[in-house]
Amino acid sequence: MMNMKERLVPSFADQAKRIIKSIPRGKVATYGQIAALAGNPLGARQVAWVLHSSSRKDKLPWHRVINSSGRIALAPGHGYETQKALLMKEGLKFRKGGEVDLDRYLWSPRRLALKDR
DNA sequence: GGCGTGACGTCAG
DNA sequence: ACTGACGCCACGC
Repeated sequence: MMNMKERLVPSFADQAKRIIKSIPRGKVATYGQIAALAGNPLGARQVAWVLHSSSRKDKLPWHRVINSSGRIALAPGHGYETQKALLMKEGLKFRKGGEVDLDRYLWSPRRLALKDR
């Protein structure tokens, strides 16, 4: 039977996943940035929910998502170390305080930036 | 259809 | 720089 799961418009979660998958190696995106690109500028927490519930299942590059101050959101002992290691493996450098330089590593999606022309 | 969950963002102090 | 308070809301039960 028709199991009408399809939507006319992709769900926020689907958008967010697609965006996260397009973050290139060596770059990072913030929760708020992803939320805005997915159509909800105030949806940063929903992005966190998406990662929490789907990063494993959908093989998302979850480690490339950090908070707006350039810091890793996960707590030590709950993924912080793993995430930091993965980012360092991609060439990112951390300051003493544990943050990365967003001016340098923040991803700027070309495609959406040139949207209508 | 209400409610808890959540890896956030921002601002005041 | 750090902390607490508050706003935000999609999603799965």
